[in-house]
Amino acid sequence: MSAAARTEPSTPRRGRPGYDQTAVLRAAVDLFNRQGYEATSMGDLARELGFTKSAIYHHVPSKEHLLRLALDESLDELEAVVAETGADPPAAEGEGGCPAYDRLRSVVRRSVEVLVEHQPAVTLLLRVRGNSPAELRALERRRAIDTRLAELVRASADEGSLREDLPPTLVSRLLFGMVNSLVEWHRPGGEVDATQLAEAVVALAFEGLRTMPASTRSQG
Amino acid sequence: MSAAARTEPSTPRRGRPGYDQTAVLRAAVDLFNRQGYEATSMGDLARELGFTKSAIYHHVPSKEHLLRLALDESLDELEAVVAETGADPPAAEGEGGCPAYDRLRSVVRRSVEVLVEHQPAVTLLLRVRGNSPAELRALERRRAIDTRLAELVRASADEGSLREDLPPTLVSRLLFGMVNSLVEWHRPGGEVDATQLAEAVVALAFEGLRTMPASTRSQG
DNA sequence: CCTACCGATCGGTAGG
DNA sequence: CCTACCGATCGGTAGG
Repeated sequence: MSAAARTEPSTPRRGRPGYDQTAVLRAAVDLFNRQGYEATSMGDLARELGFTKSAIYHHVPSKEHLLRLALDESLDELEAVVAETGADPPAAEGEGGCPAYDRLRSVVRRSVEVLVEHQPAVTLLLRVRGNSPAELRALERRRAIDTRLAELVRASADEGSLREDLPPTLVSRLLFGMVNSLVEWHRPGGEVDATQLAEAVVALAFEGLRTMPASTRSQG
Repeated sequence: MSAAARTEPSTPRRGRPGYDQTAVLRAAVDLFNRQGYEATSMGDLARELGFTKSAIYHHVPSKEHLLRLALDESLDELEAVVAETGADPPAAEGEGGCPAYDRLRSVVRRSVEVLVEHQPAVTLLLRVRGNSPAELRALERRRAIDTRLAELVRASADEGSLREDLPPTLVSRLLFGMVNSLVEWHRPGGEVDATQLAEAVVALAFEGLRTMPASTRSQG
């Protein structure tokens, strides 16, 4: 995606076999998530990769660059979800698109899938505190996404599709707080199917966890 | 509570007026939450408090001790919730206590109240990665609490009070993931009433967010 | 509560 | 002269 990430197909002898920037990034994000970004030294990362600290700088210009790559990955994915499901203004309610309620369900479903498929990168994003320009930029992009999601919840409430006894802002925060909490326990490895997990989250969020009073079920 | 926390009433000239260990702890937890524990230096904390780095060590033996105090506070509170609402084995279903379903609702409600009232300490707890013995001990205590909560969810499901199309373990994780996400946005300052917020979370979790199909309402 | 420091380790880079 | 690394060490700063 970025210029630094490309590998030349014509020069396959670049770097130790099996170690390109992507491999370093994957190992780094893994360590950052296990220990925290600040608590992870480049020495830790070098040990994990099996070569020296200096060798890392052949593949990547800085520690912060690794963080930036991971944050961009997760933000690109999440922004795509918001865009494709029409949380964007263009697909306003009543226009060409579906009702806000259906779009909200789609956003939740797709968000879960992104969180599962990009779990390491998204985990890092959700823990960013704003300690550097890169982190501050990520926080801004994330805030923009959250705002779009909150607007979609509000639109659904205005339609009358959502319960009216709770403020939409609160509902939005709790809903996506539940979705985001996935990264705390979900581990990559095909244990659970992403689509199936997404269906479960949607069902729980929209219908609640108590026994169903014989009403409408989802189209699972 | 701990020996290090007591202040001698007979020596009022200890430290600068208005700055005891509790004040240092409060400022430290605040900074840890804003910047992350590892990213916060004792120098940062000194600047925040308005005196030198070394002066901090008059009030507290180490940076890690500040973390330990905060983690203990949050864990004590959360363990009390689990104990008082009978997620403990003693108050098994059908015995002297209420049904598991009611106890689960109480645990959720009380958890929200604890998260609101001890937000800084609980926030720190939820971000611990296990980078030191103190953090590992906290993770163990937290895991024990999570296990109790999962058992209570399972007991509710066994009663038939909860929907049966979702595994209790998943329900437990998502439910308390939503509850815990409160610390990400709730800021102390009386803006929202804790009891009111707890009712909202319980309602959303148990009844879902779509328009109610004219069924049972909570006793709000 | 400060000045003056310590052993150790940080992220990053030198020459070869 | 290059790529792909290594052993050693840089200037600064961490917790104490």
